[in-house]
Amino acid sequence: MAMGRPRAFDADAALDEAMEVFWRHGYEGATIAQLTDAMGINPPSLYAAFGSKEGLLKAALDRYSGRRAAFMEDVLNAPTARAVAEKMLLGIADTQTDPANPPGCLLVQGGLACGTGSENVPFELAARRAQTEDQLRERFAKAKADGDLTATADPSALARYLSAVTVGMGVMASSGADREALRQVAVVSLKAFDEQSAAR
Amino acid sequence: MAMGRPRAFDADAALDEAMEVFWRHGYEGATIAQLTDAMGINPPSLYAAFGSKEGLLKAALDRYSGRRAAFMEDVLNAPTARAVAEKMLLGIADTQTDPANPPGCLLVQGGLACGTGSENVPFELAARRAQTEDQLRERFAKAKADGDLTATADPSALARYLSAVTVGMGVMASSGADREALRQVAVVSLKAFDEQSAAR
DNA sequence: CCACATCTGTAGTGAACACTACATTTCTGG
DNA sequence: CCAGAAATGTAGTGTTCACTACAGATGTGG
Repeated sequence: MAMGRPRAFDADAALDEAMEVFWRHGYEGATIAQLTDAMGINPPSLYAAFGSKEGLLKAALDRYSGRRAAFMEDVLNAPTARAVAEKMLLGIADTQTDPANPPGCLLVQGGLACGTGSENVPFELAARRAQTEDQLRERFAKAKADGDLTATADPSALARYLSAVTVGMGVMASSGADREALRQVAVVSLKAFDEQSAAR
Repeated sequence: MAMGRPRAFDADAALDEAMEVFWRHGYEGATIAQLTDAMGINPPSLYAAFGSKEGLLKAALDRYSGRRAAFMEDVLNAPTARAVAEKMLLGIADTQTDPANPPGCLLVQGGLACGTGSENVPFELAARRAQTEDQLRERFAKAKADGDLTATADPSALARYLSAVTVGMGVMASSGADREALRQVAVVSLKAFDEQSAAR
């Protein structure tokens, strides 16, 4: 029953380009013209494949999450809560200043506040940031059960704290902070873990 | 030689309303129609008084800084580096969840990434965030000279760290974190100061 | 009270926006 | 090899955007 003309572009490669545009200009600052230009396609192809500008963003966010999955797995597999935090913060310092990408974090740069009609976008980004925080919370709860964190430690507060620091680092990166500056922030942040980590 | 018809609206009150619109929707998400509506004036009055949308933003930012000046002075006058950090972080937790304002910080919500033609906006916001960081750096340098911080402490890194945490808290507030959650972040953050504060 | 400077409201301006109609092309199943 | 299904390129669509021309209103200095 006929399958139709096949897509002439690589959707994943196109998404990578779209991701970069959203990353650099934010959701509202990115225009369809910029996106189609970067993706090397025409508007009808974009809409046929992704439905809308917001659909394209979500697809780009999925791809962003995919890229990060390996990193997060590595982080969460670190042996102690303190090691988790260290891997997370120093890793973030590096990735957010990786010259291969726009500086900062797409989940922050994408848009914290949007105009009428795009109110979903900040929600969507916040939900995805919350996923990372949840992973950290669970990891720290386990660390507490393991006796790796002291009995008075609050896994939820620690996860929130780590999440806040990483977001803050992302904003600093996007406004020009270099890798060394972010590493300094990471090093200071880690001191907050010393007290509640079990002696080793 | 004739002074012309006097302005019929209170520029400061109008700026407060404009500030709120920018705060809630970001620079690009805020439309002139929303701004004039909130300010209770018509576009020609806006342009006569502030020159452009970007000029209006700068005026609103000036007013925002003014509002914060008293708070920052209080923070910087705290007796020790640790007390400065505590006042800063707990104060920020409160102001960023003050129901009288949109959640978060205008200097972050205003726009981290913007479209072509508004590239100045992120720069402008970053420059104003850097002012606070500079104030903190100077205050911590003084604390080190006073012997209030240990000889190995790095005032610049501490200021950057505090700046990163406050920005992170602002983003969390804007995505729905309540006051108690931000205070938890503040409390954890403060632990990073313990080690490098002189015993008392 | 008059000349003039400035503000105000109405009603637009051109440009840029997200999105799409349509004719054409390129494939697959039978 | 043909009928149908889906993607493509061209060239728009209506809407919304930041911004403004203009005429009338309202004040001050002389």
